[in-house]
Amino acid sequence: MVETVKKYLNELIIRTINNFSKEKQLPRETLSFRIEKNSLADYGDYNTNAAYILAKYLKQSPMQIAEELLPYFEEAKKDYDKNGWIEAIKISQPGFINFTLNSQFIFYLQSSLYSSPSAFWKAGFWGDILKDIGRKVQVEFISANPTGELTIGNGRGGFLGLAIANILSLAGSKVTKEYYVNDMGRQIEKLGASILLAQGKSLDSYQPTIKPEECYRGAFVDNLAADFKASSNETLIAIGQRVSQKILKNIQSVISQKFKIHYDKWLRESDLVENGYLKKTRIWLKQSGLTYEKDNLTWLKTTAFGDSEDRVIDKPHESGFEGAGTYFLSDIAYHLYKFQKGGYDRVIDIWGADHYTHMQKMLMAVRQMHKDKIIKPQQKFEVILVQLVMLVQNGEEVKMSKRSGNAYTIAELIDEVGYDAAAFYFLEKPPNTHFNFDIDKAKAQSMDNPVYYVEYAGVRIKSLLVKNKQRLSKPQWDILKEREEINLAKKIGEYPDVLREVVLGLEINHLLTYLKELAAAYHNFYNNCQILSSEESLK
RNA sequence: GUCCCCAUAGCUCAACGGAUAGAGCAACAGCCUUCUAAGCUGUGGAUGAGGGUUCGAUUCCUUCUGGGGACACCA
Repeated sequence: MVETVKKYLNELIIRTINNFSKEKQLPRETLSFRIEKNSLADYGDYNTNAAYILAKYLKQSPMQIAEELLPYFEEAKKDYDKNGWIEAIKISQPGFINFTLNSQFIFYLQSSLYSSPSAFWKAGFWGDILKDIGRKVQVEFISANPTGELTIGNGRGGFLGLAIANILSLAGSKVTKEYYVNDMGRQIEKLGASILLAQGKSLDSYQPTIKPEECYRGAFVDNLAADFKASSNETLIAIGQRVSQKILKNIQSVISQKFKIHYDKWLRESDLVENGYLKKTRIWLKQSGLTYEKDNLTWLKTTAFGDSEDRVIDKPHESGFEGAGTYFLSDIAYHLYKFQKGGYDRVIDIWGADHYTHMQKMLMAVRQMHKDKIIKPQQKFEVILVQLVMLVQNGEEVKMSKRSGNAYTIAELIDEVGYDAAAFYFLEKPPNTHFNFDIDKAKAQSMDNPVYYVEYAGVRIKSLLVKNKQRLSKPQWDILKEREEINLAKKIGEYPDVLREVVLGLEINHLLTYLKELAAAYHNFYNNCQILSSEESLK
């Protein structure tokens, strides 16, 4: 079965090179040539750099190799390409081999997609992909602390995590979406203290380890404080936990209502105490000989892995902190839990770029898990860091700070610019780039936002479908003649390859780029070709 | 100070080491008697600076300049 253009060409190239190598008595080696879509139509539709790869090996010029290769291509084509889907194979300076496709091929690809979509996705196209992308995958994203509202920054990780989870499950992985809730520790105590401060109370009687100037401020905290009554003898932690539960409910409703994300699992840090994983992790690390005591603290020898300093994982157990350990320790426990209990063969975490050092430490920890064979070798761990988003308003940067409480929330943003526009805007850029989110432009729904360009194409298609009540049961691909029609068809023909590459590389922004190109091809086509008035070419 | 990310058109962003660096917006010139103007067609406009590797560099290495971020017994 032929699923994608590149796969089809790939087979032809392999056959050609094999024949070539045999006659030239070259050792059989797998060559990592590429197949690329051509940027300029003059050269044909696709190209390969196979001649360059061979040239390096044979120490001849690529152009010379390409010329030598050409008869082998023609020979292989006779045998392989019986339908004549490859119209022409040509060489161009300085050594590219170009393929021009017969439109029939594109039509064939589409009709196989069109006539039986589910079979198309399940067939060989995805079948061999699962071992690369993981059968059982966990994507953990957002995981913001329940001490404030979700910010614009969470928007980037949120939409990216959702898109990655969706696309992996489309490709056949069993995907679990998870949110990790930090419901213990100093952040929670800080929240409790903040509430009391907002109520104008003194912290003196609580003996807090938090200074007032570290506490959260602003309307958000004031609102929570307004209808909160601390009972006597309630600790700061207890107050914080009670308030954080309320905040978590709020976060959950934003996530389901605004983000439209349905998490499979919400795991709390305190769950790791209850299920014993924190304890288990302590024991494991101690047995590994990677810990030592100093200054009344327990340290992990991360310097053994190249870290600049060892890290604290445990501190004296203060009241209210029993079993908590540091964030590093509980996160190691969490990941051990993911791999052992969850049994995932791929864990993807999406974190803000401020977690860079934490990421390095966690990679070390998982490496040690592999080394000690407490998780399986095939269980993989990866982190995608998303760079922070800079919020711009009135041409100026808006500082986003949870503590001062003037953060623009993601819920407000989604309401203002619309769900699709927000998702598009975030996903359009690769995660490791910095970008400015200009509130004014997004609010004004100006044409700076390419989502309208793409959506308008969708609107046009829809309106045609509504107006054209009669649907053809079977599309007739072979009657397209106009340049715009064929361009559009070829663009559609790229889709399986694009999707495959996005699935493998998790580069969601490439999918968005493709969408923009597809929309352009459609607008172009729509503008030039009458559809409803033509009888046969209904589509 | 150490480490990470980034630098491309007036603006926001693309470009798995490949050919003439692409889109959208903005500017300019055209196209609404049509399923169609949230669109189409055309024009002008760019790789921060210097070295290196390569047949070939926006992409890899290196130095510099300029932005952002991280360097906790917070998460």
